[in-house]
Amino acid sequence: MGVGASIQSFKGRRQRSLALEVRDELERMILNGAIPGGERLNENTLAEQMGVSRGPVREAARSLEREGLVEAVANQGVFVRKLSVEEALELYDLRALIAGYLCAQLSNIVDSAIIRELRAFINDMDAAIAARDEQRYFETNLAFHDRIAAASGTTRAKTLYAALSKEVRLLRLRVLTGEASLRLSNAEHQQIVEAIESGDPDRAHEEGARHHSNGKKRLLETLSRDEEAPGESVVAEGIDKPASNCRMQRSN
Amino acid sequence: MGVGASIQSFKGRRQRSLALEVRDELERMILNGAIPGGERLNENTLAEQMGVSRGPVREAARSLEREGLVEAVANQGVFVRKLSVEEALELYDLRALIAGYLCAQLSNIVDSAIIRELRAFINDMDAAIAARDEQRYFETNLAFHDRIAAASGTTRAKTLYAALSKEVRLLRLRVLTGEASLRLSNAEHQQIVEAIESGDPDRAHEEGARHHSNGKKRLLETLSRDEEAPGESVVAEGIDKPASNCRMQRSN
DNA sequence: CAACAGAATAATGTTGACAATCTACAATTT
DNA sequence: AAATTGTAGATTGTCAACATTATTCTGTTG
Repeated sequence: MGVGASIQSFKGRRQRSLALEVRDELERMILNGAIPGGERLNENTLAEQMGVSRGPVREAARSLEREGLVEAVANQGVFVRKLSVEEALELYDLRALIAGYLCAQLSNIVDSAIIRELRAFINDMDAAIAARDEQRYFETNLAFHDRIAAASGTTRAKTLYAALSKEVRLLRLRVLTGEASLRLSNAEHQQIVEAIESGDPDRAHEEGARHHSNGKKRLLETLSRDEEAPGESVVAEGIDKPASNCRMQRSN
Repeated sequence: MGVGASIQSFKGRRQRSLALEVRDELERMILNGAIPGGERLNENTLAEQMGVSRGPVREAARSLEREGLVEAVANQGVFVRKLSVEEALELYDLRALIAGYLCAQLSNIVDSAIIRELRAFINDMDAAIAARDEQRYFETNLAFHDRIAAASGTTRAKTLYAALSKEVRLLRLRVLTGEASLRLSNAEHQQIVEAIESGDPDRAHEEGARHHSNGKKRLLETLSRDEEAPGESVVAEGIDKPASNCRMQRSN
């Protein structure tokens, strides 16, 4: 499936503008790693690939810029953001704060249906561990935290959490890996759900934040392990394209 | 090489695109209240007013959309966001979290120069209170918190704090008003600086967050006071234009 | 008079062309 | 050979025209 087809096929009666479609597609490509960090987004090439003109591409780029996924330089273009380790650690801190807030808010309005849903995710993640399916764990983990955010009754905190989670993925490191880490992580999920169920906002905040702080620790461990063996760094989920189908780097 | 780099970076920043120019201008107009909440941003009118074409205006709008200052509806236009009370309270919560983080980070790398600067702001605010100049207090207050953010050594938390602070202003309510409130607020500033100076991150976090939580309380008090006397609601700082010089509302 | 249909109007969505700027490479000079 | 300048190509910035969609107006009909 080509990039152009996916967007051009919607060109009939649509209520989502091309700029939005391009934005989503670009975001997907960036988070997938199809466009590596530091790479330039060539407006002409992308417009041609997606079968649209440069206008929507430029609008999409402005949108992504504010979201922190790309950086624009005047008269030079927009580049996929490259996270430094320090920036990534800061993002983990911020996400821990927001996650704590989300859990606390949810604990105030929690009902049994939500708890059941969250427990189902936890069971699914346990199953993924047993099946040694890390990709499935990864996706269910995302769904679990998204569900908490969606049910929290917040508006800005929810979108903020989503934005920070996307930004973190710029690091392109699979932090959650290995059966031991996965089991620990899911045990924390259990603690989070119990804290939310208890209806105690402080306890829910504590557990939600702690889980993400532990994530930061896991990141640090992964990084120090990579220091020792830089050759076999653990990369994130599958990359769609080799990205060299369009040469976007200006200099070598 | 050092000279060359500095020239190149200077050249890059020297030229700001029209889209950026328009973005800043629009943001100013929105935060000033020159374009009221709920109003539509008419691309043609704005482009004509600013002497540019619609392209840069649209790019600026996409930028503001991601910042939360406007909301876009497909085929209908972009509208200045109107904050509900619930959303505003959530923004105060989030800002308290981030502010606490900023203060904690700053406490880790604090030096005497920063402390002197912050104390100077506090003295200036005291002077503003004595002179009954609430506008000056308002501006210095912004500068005080911006200085903490800038000195904190963070990147994302800093921009996040700035974004949330702008978003809060969409409420168009002057919360800090009356000598008593101003004195209390500045006393909290003093506590914040002392906590930062102590080098204790937890204490700094606590004071920074508490100050903004109190801000939320002050907002609630202002709102309940407005409930009683809706006619004399306290509006924010001066509005530049009557905003009816460009009719942007579609229906009457 | 209310309700509805259709045209007129105005706004947004999109495009291709043009201008300004940057990058890369070759020619020239020292 | 190194540095510099000039030129050609590529890329971003901007614009004005066109297409599509939403709104408003108006006349008709029940």
